[in-house]
Amino acid sequence: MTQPGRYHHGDLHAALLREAAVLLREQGVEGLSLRRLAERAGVSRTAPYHHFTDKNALLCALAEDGFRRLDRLMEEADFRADDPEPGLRRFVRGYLRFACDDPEQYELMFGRTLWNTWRPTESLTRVAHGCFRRYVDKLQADGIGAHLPGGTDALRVAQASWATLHGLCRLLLDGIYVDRQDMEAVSDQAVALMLAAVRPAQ
Amino acid sequence: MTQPGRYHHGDLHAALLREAAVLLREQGVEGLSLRRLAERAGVSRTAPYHHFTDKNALLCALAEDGFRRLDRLMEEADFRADDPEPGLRRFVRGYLRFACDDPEQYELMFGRTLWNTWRPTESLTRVAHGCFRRYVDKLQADGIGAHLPGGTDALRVAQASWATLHGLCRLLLDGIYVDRQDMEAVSDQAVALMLAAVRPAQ
DNA sequence: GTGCTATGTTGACGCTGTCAAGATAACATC
DNA sequence: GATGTTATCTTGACAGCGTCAACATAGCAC
Repeated sequence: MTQPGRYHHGDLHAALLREAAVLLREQGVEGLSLRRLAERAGVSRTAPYHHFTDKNALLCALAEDGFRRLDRLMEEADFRADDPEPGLRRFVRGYLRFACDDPEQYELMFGRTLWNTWRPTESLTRVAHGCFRRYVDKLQADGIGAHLPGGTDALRVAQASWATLHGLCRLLLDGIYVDRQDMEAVSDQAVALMLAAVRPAQ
Repeated sequence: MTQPGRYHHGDLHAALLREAAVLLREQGVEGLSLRRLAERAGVSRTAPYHHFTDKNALLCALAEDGFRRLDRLMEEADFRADDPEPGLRRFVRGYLRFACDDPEQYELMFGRTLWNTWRPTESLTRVAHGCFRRYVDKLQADGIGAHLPGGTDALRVAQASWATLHGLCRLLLDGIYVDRQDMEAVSDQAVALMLAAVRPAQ
């Protein structure tokens, strides 16, 4: 594929996504232009429009890939009922590693750009919500739900704890109030926070 | 000021900031262009460059205003040592209201755009950090620090709890995993989470 | 009044996303 | 094998953007 002399690229769709992921990682979403992308793929400016209706559509596809990877992380999570701490700790570390490994993709996945300024694809919405639902289910199925103080909804715990995790990543990645070297310590603190909500009187 | 016939605007600096705040609120940072800003102020495209070195500088000034308002909220916070719950609850509500009142400004304040893609002004950094420092001090001075379980640093609690709050706002504003109508409930859940960290065995 | 400085102007450049119209290749059907 | 349809890729064009350079005007100090 990608032979220089050919009129048809062969697999431009995949090539664009691949190249876009690289560009996103290296330069951020600000540096990701369709024109540059096309140039890198050795194709004219408007060729991408035959594979993605929009720049928005392409970004959504990128974010969707991210959520699929995150979903795999969710699958591996294991919050055992008798002692959820080690599993939770592992999960938190994994989540932070995921975010820190490719900050620009994480930003794209959860940023305002896609979800508010532009419109998320139906497909993206489905995958992203599925990812969260799996988290809620995991929390409940693994028995944490049973340990919750009376009247506490597992959904609420999921939302609040995800918020903690998410906020931690944002502050960390943007370097606002949490330094990279504090990561370990703050991560432990977050785990403690989440655990406290799950077993309030242990 | 702003008389149509005058060559000199009179107070363009302030007018630009004022107009920018409106535009940011209504259209988001994507809709905030220097050219449109200038047009709204009744002035030519490049006039703003005599008052702000950059678009970045203008955005930083906007964010700085936001942090100054947030700092005032911090001042009013009152985490009394004997029972921190009502004060904390009030603070959380206030924070959420602040973020929801002008989501675009909140995004600008804490978003990747300013802190990573571009460079934050020294002035912005100072104000933003001061805001957080006040939070840490409040936590400590109001006596919560004394209640912390042994070895827990007030700074860590501040970071983790701010992360919770911040993540909550992001999820809420972007409408990803938290709906607007869940706000109340999730906010309470967050308060419980934070309280659990402060008095683990009550 | 003279000159300096702050402020505002037009012109231009390269970049962007996106549409319209035309060219080319692949593929299905006769 | 010829023909027509469709997918893919092309160039040309447009409006918008941030920003630099060069120039115009006003205000203010001397």
